[in-house]
Amino acid sequence: MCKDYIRVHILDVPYQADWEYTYSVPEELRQDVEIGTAVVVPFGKANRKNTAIVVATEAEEITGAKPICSVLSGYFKLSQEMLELCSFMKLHTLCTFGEAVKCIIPSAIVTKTKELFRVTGNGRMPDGELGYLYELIENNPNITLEKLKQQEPNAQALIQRLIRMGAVKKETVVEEKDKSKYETLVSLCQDKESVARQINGEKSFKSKMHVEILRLLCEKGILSDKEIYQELGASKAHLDALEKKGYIERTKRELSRDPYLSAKMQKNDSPVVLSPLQSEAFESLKELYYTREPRGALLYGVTGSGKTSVIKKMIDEVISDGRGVIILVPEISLTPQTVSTFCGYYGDKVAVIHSSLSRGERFDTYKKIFDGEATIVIGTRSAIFAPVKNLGLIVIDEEQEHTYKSDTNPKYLAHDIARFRASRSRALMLLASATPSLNSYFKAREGKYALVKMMSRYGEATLPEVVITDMRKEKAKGNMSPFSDKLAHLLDNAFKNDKQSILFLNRRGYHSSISCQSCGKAVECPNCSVAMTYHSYRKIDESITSDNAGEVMSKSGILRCHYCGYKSKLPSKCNSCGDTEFDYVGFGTQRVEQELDNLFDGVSILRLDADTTGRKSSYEQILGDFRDKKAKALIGTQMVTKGHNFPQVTVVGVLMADTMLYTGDYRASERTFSMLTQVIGRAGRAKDHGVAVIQTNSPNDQAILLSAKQDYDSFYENEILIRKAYDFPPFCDIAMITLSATDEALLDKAGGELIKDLEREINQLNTRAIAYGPFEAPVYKTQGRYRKRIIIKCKLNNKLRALFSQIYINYMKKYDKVSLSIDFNPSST
DNA sequence: AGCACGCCGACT
DNA sequence: GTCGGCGTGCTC
Repeated sequence: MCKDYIRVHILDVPYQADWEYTYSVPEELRQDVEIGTAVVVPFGKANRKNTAIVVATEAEEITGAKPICSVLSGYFKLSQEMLELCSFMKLHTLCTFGEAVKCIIPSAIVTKTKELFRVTGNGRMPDGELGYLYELIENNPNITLEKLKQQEPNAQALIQRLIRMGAVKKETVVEEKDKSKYETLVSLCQDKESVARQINGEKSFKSKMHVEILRLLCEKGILSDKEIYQELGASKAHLDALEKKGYIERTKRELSRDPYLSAKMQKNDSPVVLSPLQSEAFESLKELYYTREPRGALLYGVTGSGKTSVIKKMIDEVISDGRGVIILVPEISLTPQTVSTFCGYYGDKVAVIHSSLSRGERFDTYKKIFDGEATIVIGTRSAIFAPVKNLGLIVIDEEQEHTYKSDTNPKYLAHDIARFRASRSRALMLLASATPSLNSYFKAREGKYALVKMMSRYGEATLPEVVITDMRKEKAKGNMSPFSDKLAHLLDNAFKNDKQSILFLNRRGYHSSISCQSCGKAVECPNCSVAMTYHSYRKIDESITSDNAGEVMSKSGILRCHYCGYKSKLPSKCNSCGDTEFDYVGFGTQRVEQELDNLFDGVSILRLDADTTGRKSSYEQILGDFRDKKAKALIGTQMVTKGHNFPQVTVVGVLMADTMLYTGDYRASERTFSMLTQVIGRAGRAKDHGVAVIQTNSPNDQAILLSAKQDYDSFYENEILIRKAYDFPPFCDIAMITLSATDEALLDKAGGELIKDLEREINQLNTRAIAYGPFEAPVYKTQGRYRKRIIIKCKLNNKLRALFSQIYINYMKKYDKVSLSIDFNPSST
């Protein structure tokens, strides 16, 4: 119920026009309008119909307020908490209210408005192209502008003319879709015994199929129509006939599409048993939870300490307390066993959310959670918005992973949304990691989060031996292969003893790049300012050695840009100096596969990277094959480092530990440390003594040395001092403004102006903030667009946010050819 | 974003 | 004179 005026946020408005609008409500609609409901409103000069969300049910009367058109019902009502979350996101990520709403409710629910055209029958009949269009509209009452454009490329302009003439009018239709899926259930409507007697000869049936169907129904009781069609080869006509004769009845039932049904079938409800150390951690968390205050906790447990068991026990506790749980994982496809563990353990109460759900699946899942059927939600970043009832616990597993930061609008960090929701629901936010992000650990040390440590390993898990090899020395010795002598020796041993090994490097392809022998210039992508990567598509059995690689490979294979996907053949001569000889530098996963094959004649190898996992589910298949010992070696990029457990793996090799160190990001050390710690952990799961080999050109780097000792605390102490000295997060925030345009000169002009504006405004605000730039983005040119950046180090507050918001609006208006994006604390710089 | 208004150049 | 280009400004 609402008063005569309401305040709304319109969903599809650009940022410059995104604020609360006042509308009047006709008497007869007032009882349907509540806070959080969706309404259709006329907007703009043309009174285009737009969906809007009611944010206040009373407002001051204003002159010229338009009346709302209608009220949308369904799963559209946003709670007060969710409305506030939208405003929070608008403020903190500079997105529109509508963009925030779309994070919270699946797009399948958001009703679409469609523009249709009708002939008015007024005025004279148009002729020529106008007449053709007029006829199209007259004969196709449901035709959209897109369809008209297919028939007549100039439709947009022509229709404008028809409308001005008064021959055609525009009509807006709101589609309210029921996205639920139904199945038809078939059951007998006479009693079973009587039907059984009839089909057994008491009555003669003309159709054999009818008898079959009735027999099946007698046996199974109730079946879906699909099952009958499948089982007996029957058709709809058979069922129609039987229904008409009064034997069966058909009922519709809502179907829940559940992609994780199979995991839930493998039930595993053996209770969680905790070690003394785990119990201690659990008791601390339990105590925090029962304060029933909004709390944040960091569960910091070394690899192998059994954090998952503690988390499971916590979830049990919260569920038995009658509240709901959200569990975030970095990436569903990288953690299939985590997901199936939870599904198996909690069965139907679990809903799984991730990015590759179809629209329908997303809707079903949302509904299941909204209705309170699912009380445990497990999923990636976006699952933080799940409409869980009475939320009691939010778990962010592997909380340091960069996947928790969204890189498209709204550019939120899951932790921030989690904190907001935890504070509104008086829930516990639990961050878990073996290598917490510096930000989170800093907050824990400051006392903003409770710190729960698990410092010793559970069961027989031991730390592997770690060997660091200096690749500069290997090179000096004349070893040009990707493997140091030490690693080659260890691999040989492992293969001979029928053990497995994992090799990790973070570059796919063959060589990383090729460069001109005389001038040294790398072959670059014409669209992007990056070196292209060499990919070989030849069969592995052809013998390529380090010596003849150049000759053999120039005959086949291609260069590929990893940013835009541009492909090209190997050039015959250098673009800048014309020399025809090229050097092949670095190595990628493909080259390593090749070299390994040469070195250990015919050893079985699996490769896991973006090239081999292109097809859906091939990722799990490759890992499954490796687990089943179908190969002795697994070569891969980042993907192999995530929490998989391969008990047969005794050797783990990190081929180029430096590549992450020199990315120019202030978190390079943090990431290298975290990545190495995870990889080394892979070797420590074995009962046999495991060895991890780290190959590097910087064997004295602190991140590398400390990860070898799995010494997070020392790493933290070192790194936090550096952050403080150079004023980086967590001691400040970073705002990154990216400008891009196809016109380089225009980009320079906008960038120069923007930095001056920023400096002037910052001065007036009298807050601590420094703007740097504009400078070229790490990849200056992608897909024909140039990109420049401005970085502002500051302590974010609402005044500064307002400033950024204003700048954003001003520059979007002023330079419509330059696109602008602002990212607070971006995940990569 | 759309869509208006409004003020200049090339046409019936 | 008018049709139509796209610069500027507003959206309850």
